[in-house]
Amino acid sequence: MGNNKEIANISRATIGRMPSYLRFLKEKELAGERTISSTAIAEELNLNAVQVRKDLAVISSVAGKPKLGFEIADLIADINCFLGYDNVTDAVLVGAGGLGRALVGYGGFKNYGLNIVAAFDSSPELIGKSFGGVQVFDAAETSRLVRRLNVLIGIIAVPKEAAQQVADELVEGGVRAIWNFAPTHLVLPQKVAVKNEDMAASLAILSKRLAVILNSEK
Amino acid sequence: MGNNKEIANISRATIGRMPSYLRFLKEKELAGERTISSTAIAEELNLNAVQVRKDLAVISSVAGKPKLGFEIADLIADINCFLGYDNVTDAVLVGAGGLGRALVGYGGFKNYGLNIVAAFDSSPELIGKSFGGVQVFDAAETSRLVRRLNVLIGIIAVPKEAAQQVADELVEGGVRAIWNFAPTHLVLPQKVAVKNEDMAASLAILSKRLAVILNSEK
DNA sequence: TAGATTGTTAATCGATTAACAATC
DNA sequence: TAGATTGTTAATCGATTAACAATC
Repeated sequence: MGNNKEIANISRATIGRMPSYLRFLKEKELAGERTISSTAIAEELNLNAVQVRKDLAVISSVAGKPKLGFEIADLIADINCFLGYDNVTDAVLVGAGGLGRALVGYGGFKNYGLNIVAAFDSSPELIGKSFGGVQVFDAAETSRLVRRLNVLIGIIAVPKEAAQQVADELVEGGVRAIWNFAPTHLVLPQKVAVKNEDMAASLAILSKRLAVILNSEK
Repeated sequence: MGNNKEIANISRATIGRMPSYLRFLKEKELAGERTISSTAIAEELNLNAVQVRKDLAVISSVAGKPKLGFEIADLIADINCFLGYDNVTDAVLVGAGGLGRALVGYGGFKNYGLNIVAAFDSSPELIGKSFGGVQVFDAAETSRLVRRLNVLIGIIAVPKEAAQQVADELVEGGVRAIWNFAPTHLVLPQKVAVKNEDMAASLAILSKRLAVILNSEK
Protein backbone atom coordinates (compact mmCIF):
# COMPACT_ATOMS: atom_id res chain seq x y z
CA MET A 1 0.00 0.00 0.00
CA GLY A 2 1.35 3.44 -0.84
CA ASN A 3 4.54 3.96 -2.77
CA ASN A 4 7.30 1.48 -2.16
CA LYS A 5 10.49 3.52 -2.47
CA GLU A 6 13.50 1.97 -0.80
CA ILE A 7 13.08 2.95 2.82
CA ALA A 8 16.61 1.85 3.64
CA ASN A 9 18.20 4.90 2.03
CA ILE A 10 15.93 7.63 3.29
CA SER A 11 18.03 9.74 5.59
CA ARG A 12 17.32 9.93 9.28
CA ALA A 13 17.16 13.71 8.99
CA THR A 14 14.45 13.52 6.34
CA ILE A 15 12.39 11.06 8.37
CA GLY A 16 12.77 13.24 11.44
CA ARG A 17 11.34 16.26 9.64
CA MET A 18 8.21 14.48 8.45
CA PRO A 19 6.23 14.88 11.67
CA SER A 20 6.75 18.63 11.67
CA TYR A 21 5.69 18.89 8.04
CA LEU A 22 2.61 16.91 8.96
CA ARG A 23 1.70 19.16 11.88
CA PHE A 24 2.27 22.26 9.81
CA LEU A 25 0.20 21.00 6.89
CA LYS A 26 -2.67 20.03 9.19
CA GLU A 27 -2.68 23.55 10.61
CA LYS A 28 -2.85 25.00 7.12
CA GLU A 29 -5.61 22.62 6.12
CA LEU A 30 -7.57 23.60 9.21
CA ALA A 31 -7.08 27.23 8.23
CA GLY A 32 -8.86 26.44 4.99
CA GLU A 33 -5.91 26.43 2.58
CA ARG A 34 -5.81 23.95 -0.27
CA THR A 35 -2.30 24.23 -1.70
CA ILE A 36 1.10 25.29 -0.42
CA SER A 37 4.53 25.95 -1.92
CA SER A 38 7.80 24.50 -0.71
CA THR A 39 8.97 28.08 -0.26
CA ALA A 40 6.16 28.82 2.17
CA ILE A 41 6.78 25.65 4.16
CA ALA A 42 10.51 26.34 4.30
CA GLU A 43 10.01 29.88 5.47
CA GLU A 44 7.71 29.04 8.33
CA LEU A 45 9.67 26.02 9.53
CA ASN A 46 13.08 27.67 9.13
CA LEU A 47 14.26 25.25 6.50
CA ASN A 48 15.67 25.50 2.98
CA ALA A 49 13.10 25.28 0.18
CA VAL A 50 15.15 22.77 -1.84
CA GLN A 51 15.40 20.59 1.21
CA VAL A 52 11.66 20.70 1.65
CA ARG A 53 11.11 19.73 -1.99
CA LYS A 54 13.56 16.85 -1.69
CA ASP A 55 11.92 15.65 1.49
CA LEU A 56 8.48 15.81 -0.05
CA ALA A 57 9.73 14.01 -3.16
CA VAL A 58 10.58 11.05 -0.93
CA ILE A 59 7.05 10.54 0.30
CA SER A 60 4.68 12.20 -2.13
CA SER A 61 2.69 10.16 -4.58
CA VAL A 62 1.58 13.30 -6.44
CA ALA A 63 4.05 15.82 -7.86
CA GLY A 64 3.85 19.49 -7.04
CA LYS A 65 2.67 21.86 -9.75
CA PRO A 66 4.78 24.81 -10.85
CA LYS A 67 3.20 28.10 -9.86
CA LEU A 68 0.68 26.31 -7.59
CA GLY A 69 2.71 24.18 -5.24
CA PHE A 70 1.46 21.02 -3.54
CA GLU A 71 -2.01 19.80 -2.66
CA ILE A 72 -2.10 19.95 1.13
CA ALA A 73 -4.57 17.08 1.44
CA ASP A 74 -2.40 14.82 -0.73
CA LEU A 75 0.72 15.58 1.28
CA ILE A 76 -1.06 14.90 4.55
CA ALA A 77 -2.30 11.56 3.28
CA ASP A 78 1.16 10.63 1.96
CA ILE A 79 3.00 11.57 5.15
CA ASN A 80 0.44 9.75 7.29
CA CYS A 81 1.01 6.71 5.15
CA PHE A 82 4.79 7.08 5.18
CA LEU A 83 4.93 7.40 8.97
CA GLY A 84 2.55 4.50 9.40
CA TYR A 85 0.07 6.64 11.29
CA ASP A 86 -2.82 5.05 9.48
CA ASN A 87 -2.22 1.56 10.76
CA VAL A 88 -1.57 1.17 14.44
CA THR A 89 1.37 -0.78 15.88
CA ASP A 90 1.28 -2.35 19.32
CA ALA A 91 3.86 -1.49 21.96
CA VAL A 92 4.52 -2.10 25.63
CA LEU A 93 5.81 0.27 28.25
CA VAL A 94 8.15 -0.85 31.01
CA GLY A 95 8.19 1.48 33.99
CA ALA A 96 4.94 3.03 35.17
CA GLY A 97 6.53 5.71 37.35
CA GLY A 98 6.24 9.43 36.72
CA LEU A 99 7.89 9.41 33.35
CA GLY A 100 6.11 6.31 32.10
CA ARG A 101 2.72 7.62 33.09
CA ALA A 102 3.49 10.98 31.57
CA LEU A 103 4.40 9.24 28.33
CA VAL A 104 1.15 7.31 28.28
CA GLY A 105 -0.76 10.51 28.98
CA TYR A 106 1.26 12.84 26.77
CA GLY A 107 -0.19 13.76 23.41
CA GLY A 108 -1.49 10.25 23.17
CA PHE A 109 0.74 8.00 21.12
CA LYS A 110 -2.30 6.78 19.27
CA ASN A 111 -1.92 9.84 17.05
CA TYR A 112 1.49 8.51 16.19
CA GLY A 113 0.26 5.06 15.24
CA LEU A 114 1.38 3.54 18.50
CA ASN A 115 -0.97 1.55 20.69
CA ILE A 116 0.36 0.80 24.15
CA VAL A 117 -1.24 -2.53 25.03
CA ALA A 118 0.37 -3.11 28.42
CA ALA A 119 2.65 -1.56 31.00
CA PHE A 120 5.00 -3.32 33.39
CA ASP A 121 6.38 -2.31 36.74
CA SER A 122 7.98 -4.08 39.67
CA SER A 123 6.36 -1.92 42.33
CA PRO A 124 3.49 -3.77 44.08
CA GLU A 125 1.54 -0.52 44.51
CA LEU A 126 1.38 -0.07 40.75
CA ILE A 127 0.75 -3.62 39.59
CA GLY A 128 -2.92 -4.07 38.76
CA LYS A 129 -3.60 -0.36 38.43
CA SER A 130 -4.46 1.33 35.14
CA PHE A 131 -3.26 4.64 33.70
CA GLY A 132 -4.85 6.19 30.66
CA GLY A 133 -6.51 2.89 29.90
CA VAL A 134 -3.26 0.94 30.11
CA GLN A 135 -3.02 -1.79 32.73
CA VAL A 136 0.15 -2.32 34.74
CA PHE A 137 1.44 -5.90 34.98
CA ASP A 138 4.14 -7.44 37.12
CA ALA A 139 7.55 -6.73 35.56
CA ALA A 140 8.46 -10.36 36.16
CA GLU A 141 5.95 -11.24 33.47
CA THR A 142 7.47 -8.97 30.85
CA SER A 143 9.07 -11.38 28.42
CA ARG A 144 6.31 -13.98 28.70
CA LEU A 145 3.52 -11.49 28.10
CA VAL A 146 5.35 -9.59 25.39
CA ARG A 147 5.75 -12.84 23.51
CA ARG A 148 2.13 -13.80 23.97
CA LEU A 149 0.94 -10.38 22.81
CA ASN A 150 3.33 -10.56 19.88
CA VAL A 151 4.59 -7.03 20.46
CA LEU A 152 7.60 -5.71 18.54
CA ILE A 153 8.12 -2.31 20.18
CA GLY A 154 9.13 -1.69 23.78
CA ILE A 155 9.40 1.61 25.62
CA ILE A 156 11.80 1.73 28.55
CA ALA A 157 11.06 4.28 31.27
CA VAL A 158 12.73 2.73 34.30
CA PRO A 159 15.66 4.01 36.38
CA LYS A 160 18.98 3.57 34.59
CA GLU A 161 20.12 0.79 36.91
CA ALA A 162 17.31 -1.46 35.70
CA ALA A 163 17.33 -0.51 32.03
CA GLN A 164 19.72 -3.12 30.65
CA GLN A 165 17.89 -5.98 32.31
CA VAL A 166 14.55 -4.70 31.10
CA ALA A 167 15.96 -4.44 27.59
CA ASP A 168 17.19 -8.02 27.76
CA GLU A 169 13.77 -9.22 28.87
CA LEU A 170 12.05 -7.30 26.09
CA VAL A 171 14.37 -8.80 23.51
CA GLU A 172 13.82 -12.24 25.00
CA GLY A 173 10.10 -11.67 24.55
CA GLY A 174 10.65 -10.91 20.87
CA VAL A 175 10.77 -7.11 20.85
CA ARG A 176 12.66 -5.73 17.83
CA ALA A 177 12.65 -2.00 18.54
CA ILE A 178 13.39 -0.22 21.81
CA TRP A 179 12.63 3.38 22.66
CA ASN A 180 14.91 4.06 25.58
CA PHE A 181 14.20 6.91 28.01
CA ALA A 182 16.67 5.68 30.62
CA PRO A 183 19.99 7.51 30.59
CA THR A 184 22.17 4.52 29.76
CA HIS A 185 23.73 2.99 26.72
CA LEU A 186 22.05 -0.36 26.11
CA VAL A 187 23.97 -3.31 24.74
CA LEU A 188 21.68 -5.10 22.29
CA PRO A 189 21.83 -7.52 19.38
CA GLN A 190 22.12 -5.97 15.92
CA LYS A 191 18.68 -7.18 14.91
CA VAL A 192 17.12 -4.83 17.46
CA ALA A 193 16.61 -1.15 16.63
CA VAL A 194 17.18 1.36 19.43
CA LYS A 195 16.40 5.04 19.82
CA ASN A 196 17.80 6.71 22.88
CA GLU A 197 15.95 9.69 24.23
CA ASP A 198 18.87 11.37 25.88
CA MET A 199 17.64 14.39 27.83
CA ALA A 200 21.14 15.21 28.99
CA ALA A 201 22.34 15.36 25.40
CA SER A 202 19.50 17.66 24.37
CA LEU A 203 20.07 19.94 27.29
CA ALA A 204 23.79 20.04 26.57
CA ILE A 205 23.15 21.12 23.00
CA LEU A 206 20.69 23.78 24.13
CA SER A 207 22.94 25.28 26.75
CA LYS A 208 25.93 25.35 24.40
CA ARG A 209 23.81 27.19 21.84
CA LEU A 210 22.80 29.61 24.55
CA ALA A 211 26.45 30.08 25.46
CA VAL A 212 27.32 30.82 21.85
CA ILE A 213 24.54 33.39 21.57
CA LEU A 214 25.44 35.13 24.81
CA ASN A 215 29.09 35.03 23.84
CA SER A 216 28.46 36.67 20.49
CA GLU A 217 26.75 39.59 22.18
CA LYS A 218 29.58 40.97 24.17
CA MET B 1 38.52 28.37 34.66
CA GLY B 2 38.63 25.39 32.30
CA ASN B 3 39.94 25.56 28.77
CA ASN B 4 38.56 28.26 26.56
CA LYS B 5 38.40 26.69 23.09
CA GLU B 6 36.00 28.34 20.68
CA ILE B 7 32.68 26.81 21.63
CA ALA B 8 31.04 28.21 18.51
CA ASN B 9 32.63 25.62 16.22
CA ILE B 10 32.16 22.50 18.29
CA SER B 11 29.73 20.34 16.38
CA ARG B 12 26.31 19.56 17.75
CA ALA B 13 27.05 15.87 17.31
CA THR B 14 30.16 16.11 19.46
CA ILE B 15 28.34 18.00 22.20
CA GLY B 16 25.52 15.47 22.12
CA ARG B 17 27.92 12.59 22.72
CA MET B 18 29.52 14.16 25.79
CA PRO B 19 26.86 13.08 28.27
CA SER B 20 27.16 9.44 27.24
CA TYR B 21 30.95 9.58 27.52
CA LEU B 22 30.48 11.03 30.98
CA ARG B 23 28.08 8.31 32.09
CA PHE B 24 30.32 5.61 30.72
CA LEU B 25 33.43 7.02 32.35
CA LYS B 26 31.70 7.32 35.70
CA GLU B 27 30.72 3.66 35.49
CA LYS B 28 34.31 2.69 34.78
CA GLU B 29 35.58 4.85 37.61
CA LEU B 30 33.09 3.23 39.97
CA ALA B 31 34.36 -0.14 38.78
CA GLY B 32 37.78 0.91 40.01
CA GLU B 33 39.52 1.57 36.69
CA ARG B 34 41.99 4.43 36.38
CA THR B 35 42.68 4.75 32.68
CA ILE B 36 40.84 3.91 29.47
CA SER B 37 41.66 3.84 25.76
CA SER B 38 39.65 5.49 23.01
CA THR B 39 39.37 2.04 21.46
CA ALA B 40 37.68 0.66 24.55
CA ILE B 41 35.24 3.58 24.77
CA ALA B 42 34.42 3.31 21.08
CA GLU B 43 33.79 -0.40 21.30
CA GLU B 44 31.39 -0.22 24.20
CA LEU B 45 29.48 2.82 22.95
CA ASN B 46 29.33 1.63 19.34
CA LEU B 47 31.39 4.51 18.00
CA ASN B 48 34.54 4.92 15.94
CA ALA B 49 37.77 5.23 17.92
CA VAL B 50 39.02 8.21 15.91
CA GLN B 51 35.75 9.97 16.55
CA VAL B 52 36.13 9.35 20.26
CA ARG B 53 39.66 10.75 20.24
CA LYS B 54 38.55 13.82 18.31
CA ASP B 55 35.66 14.38 20.67
CA LEU B 56 37.88 14.04 23.70
CA ALA B 57 40.44 16.39 22.17
CA VAL B 58 37.77 19.09 22.17
CA ILE B 59 37.25 19.00 25.91
CA SER B 60 40.30 17.44 27.49
CA SER B 61 42.87 19.56 29.26
CA VAL B 62 45.24 16.61 29.55
CA ALA B 63 46.39 14.59 26.52
CA GLY B 64 46.05 10.84 26.35
CA LYS B 65 49.17 8.76 26.66
CA PRO B 66 50.17 6.24 23.96
CA LYS B 67 49.90 2.70 25.25
CA LEU B 68 48.02 3.84 28.37
CA GLY B 69 45.06 5.84 27.15
CA PHE B 70 43.31 8.58 29.12
CA GLU B 71 43.06 9.26 32.83
CA ILE B 72 39.41 8.59 33.63
CA ALA B 73 39.28 11.08 36.48
CA ASP B 74 40.69 13.85 34.27
CA LEU B 75 38.17 13.18 31.54
CA ILE B 76 35.28 13.20 33.98
CA ALA B 77 36.40 16.52 35.41
CA ASP B 78 36.85 18.01 31.94
CA ILE B 79 33.48 16.86 30.64
CA ASN B 80 31.73 18.06 33.78
CA CYS B 81 33.34 21.42 33.25
CA PHE B 82 32.57 21.48 29.54
CA LEU B 83 28.91 20.66 30.08
CA GLY B 84 28.65 23.18 32.88
CA TYR B 85 27.57 20.52 35.35
CA ASP B 86 29.74 22.01 38.03
CA ASN B 87 28.00 25.35 38.19
CA VAL B 88 24.23 25.31 38.30
CA THR B 89 22.00 27.37 36.01
CA ASP B 90 18.49 28.42 36.95
CA ALA B 91 15.51 27.50 34.83
CA VAL B 92 11.73 27.67 34.98
CA LEU B 93 9.18 25.11 33.91
CA VAL B 94 5.89 26.10 32.30
CA GLY B 95 3.24 23.40 32.51
CA ALA B 96 2.93 21.34 35.68
CA GLY B 97 0.80 18.59 34.18
CA GLY B 98 1.88 14.98 33.86
CA LEU B 99 4.82 15.65 31.59
CA GLY B 100 6.05 18.67 33.50
CA ARG B 101 5.94 16.87 36.82
CA ALA B 102 7.67 13.86 35.30
CA LEU B 103 10.41 16.13 34.04
CA VAL B 104 10.90 17.66 37.46
CA GLY B 105 11.00 14.22 39.02
CA TYR B 106 13.00 12.45 36.30
CA GLY B 107 16.68 11.86 36.90
CA GLY B 108 16.75 15.19 38.63
CA PHE B 109 18.03 17.94 36.38
CA LYS B 110 20.32 19.05 39.16
CA ASN B 111 22.75 16.39 37.94
CA TYR B 112 22.73 18.20 34.64
CA GLY B 113 23.54 21.58 36.14
CA LEU B 114 19.95 22.76 35.89
CA ASN B 115 18.08 24.13 38.86
CA ILE B 116 14.36 24.55 38.35
CA VAL B 117 13.46 27.51 40.51
CA ALA B 118 9.77 27.79 39.69
CA ALA B 119 6.95 26.17 37.76
CA PHE B 120 3.94 27.85 36.17
CA ASP B 121 0.51 26.55 35.33
CA SER B 122 -2.86 28.06 34.58
CA SER B 123 -4.87 25.39 36.37
CA PRO B 124 -6.18 26.64 39.75
CA GLU B 125 -5.83 23.16 41.26
CA LEU B 126 -2.10 23.22 40.65
CA ILE B 127 -1.25 26.82 41.55
CA GLY B 128 0.30 26.95 44.99
CA LYS B 129 1.18 23.26 45.07
CA SER B 130 4.73 21.96 45.06
CA PHE B 131 6.26 19.04 43.16
CA GLY B 132 9.72 17.76 43.90
CA GLY B 133 10.44 20.92 45.82
CA VAL B 134 9.33 23.18 42.99
CA GLN B 135 6.43 25.52 43.63
CA VAL B 136 3.75 26.13 41.01
CA PHE B 137 2.85 29.76 40.30
CA ASP B 138 0.03 31.29 38.28
CA ALA B 139 0.92 31.19 34.58
CA ALA B 140 -0.27 34.78 34.32
CA GLU B 141 2.78 35.74 36.37
CA THR B 142 5.26 34.04 34.07
CA SER B 143 7.02 36.93 32.38
CA ARG B 144 7.02 39.12 35.47
CA LEU B 145 8.47 36.45 37.74
CA VAL B 146 10.95 35.18 35.19
CA ARG B 147 12.31 38.66 34.87
CA ARG B 148 12.51 39.13 38.63
CA LEU B 149 14.27 35.80 39.09
CA ASN B 150 16.59 36.66 36.22
CA VAL B 151 16.17 33.24 34.62
CA LEU B 152 17.57 32.55 31.16
CA ILE B 153 16.25 29.04 30.47
CA GLY B 154 12.61 28.05 30.09
CA ILE B 155 11.15 24.56 29.72
CA ILE B 156 7.82 24.31 27.93
CA ALA B 157 5.62 21.35 28.82
CA VAL B 158 2.16 22.65 27.99
CA PRO B 159 -0.33 21.42 25.36
CA LYS B 160 0.67 22.48 21.86
CA GLU B 161 -2.14 25.02 21.58
CA ALA B 162 -0.63 27.09 24.39
CA ALA B 163 3.04 26.65 23.54
CA GLN B 164 3.58 29.69 21.32
CA GLN B 165 2.02 32.07 23.80
CA VAL B 166 4.04 30.59 26.64
CA ALA B 167 7.19 30.98 24.57
CA ASP B 168 6.36 34.62 23.90
CA GLU B 169 5.87 35.25 27.60
CA LEU B 170 9.13 33.57 28.48
CA VAL B 171 10.99 35.68 25.94
CA GLU B 172 9.25 38.78 27.24
CA GLY B 173 10.55 37.87 30.68
CA GLY B 174 14.09 37.69 29.34
CA VAL B 175 14.52 33.97 28.69
CA ARG B 176 17.22 33.24 26.10
CA ALA B 177 16.94 29.46 25.72
CA ILE B 178 13.81 27.35 25.37
CA TRP B 179 13.56 23.61 25.76
CA ASN B 180 10.32 22.79 24.02
CA PHE B 181 8.44 19.57 24.77
CA ALA B 182 5.24 20.69 23.05
CA PRO B 183 4.79 19.26 19.59
CA THR B 184 4.80 22.56 17.71
CA HIS B 185 7.26 24.67 15.82
CA LEU B 186 7.80 27.87 17.80
CA VAL B 187 8.42 31.17 16.09
CA LEU B 188 11.07 33.02 18.08
CA PRO B 189 13.59 35.83 17.73
CA GLN B 190 17.07 34.81 16.58
CA LYS B 191 18.63 35.75 19.87
CA VAL B 192 16.75 32.91 21.57
CA ALA B 193 18.08 29.34 21.39
CA VAL B 194 15.53 26.55 21.01
CA LYS B 195 15.72 22.80 21.34
CA ASN B 196 12.64 20.89 20.32
CA GLU B 197 12.05 17.56 21.98
CA ASP B 198 10.03 16.00 19.22
CA MET B 199 8.74 12.62 20.37
CA ALA B 200 6.98 12.05 17.07
CA ALA B 201 10.22 12.54 15.19
CA SER B 202 12.08 10.10 17.44
CA LEU B 203 9.39 7.52 17.13
CA ALA B 204 9.31 7.93 13.36
CA ILE B 205 13.04 7.30 13.15
CA LEU B 206 12.78 4.26 15.38
CA SER B 207 9.93 2.67 13.48
CA LYS B 208 11.60 3.26 10.12
CA ARG B 209 14.72 1.57 11.43
CA LEU B 210 12.59 -1.31 12.60
CA ALA B 211 10.99 -1.49 9.16
CA VAL B 212 14.42 -1.61 7.52
CA ILE B 213 15.56 -4.41 9.81
CA LEU B 214 12.42 -6.47 9.32
CA ASN B 215 12.60 -5.83 5.61
CA SER B 216 16.17 -7.05 5.35
CA GLU B 217 15.21 -10.36 6.94
CA LYS B 218 12.82 -11.67 4.37
C1' DT C 1 2.80 35.59 -22.26
C1' DA C 2 5.46 36.34 -17.79
C1' DG C 3 6.59 34.72 -13.53
C1' DA C 4 6.33 31.73 -9.71
C1' DT C 5 7.46 27.33 -8.57
C1' DT C 6 8.82 22.83 -9.53
C1' DG C 7 12.46 18.87 -9.85
C1' DT C 8 17.28 17.82 -10.76
C1' DT C 9 22.14 18.25 -11.41
C1' DA C 10 26.33 20.20 -9.51
C1' DA C 11 28.83 22.54 -5.68
C1' DT C 12 29.49 23.11 -0.95
C1' DC C 13 29.64 22.12 3.59
C1' DG C 14 30.29 19.28 7.64
C1' DA C 15 31.04 15.11 9.92
C1' DT C 16 32.91 10.47 9.94
C1' DT C 17 36.41 7.25 8.85
C1' DA C 18 40.92 5.64 7.08
C1' DA C 19 45.87 5.95 6.97
C1' DC C 20 49.99 6.75 9.36
C1' DA C 21 53.83 8.86 11.71
C1' DA C 22 54.94 9.93 16.62
C1' DT C 23 55.56 8.12 21.26
C1' DC C 24 55.24 6.18 25.78
C1' DT D 1 62.89 -2.91 22.19
C1' DA D 2 58.11 -3.96 20.37
C1' DG D 3 53.55 -2.87 20.29
C1' DA D 4 49.53 -0.54 21.70
C1' DT D 5 47.66 3.74 21.44
C1' DT D 6 47.81 8.50 20.57
C1' DG D 7 46.94 12.85 17.55
C1' DT D 8 46.70 14.58 12.85
C1' DT D 9 46.36 14.84 7.94
C1' DA D 10 43.88 13.16 3.95
C1' DA D 11 39.92 10.60 1.94
C1' DT D 12 35.27 9.45 2.14
C1' DC D 13 30.71 9.80 2.98
C1' DG D 14 26.31 12.07 3.53
C1' DA D 15 23.43 15.93 3.82
C1' DT D 16 22.49 20.72 2.66
C1' DT D 17 22.46 24.45 -0.49
C1' DA D 18 23.06 26.78 -4.98
C1' DA D 19 22.17 27.04 -9.86
C1' DC D 20 19.08 26.37 -13.53
C1' DA D 21 16.23 24.41 -17.10
C1' DA D 22 11.37 22.81 -17.40
C1' DT D 23 6.52 24.01 -16.89
C1' DC D 24 1.96 25.22 -15.42
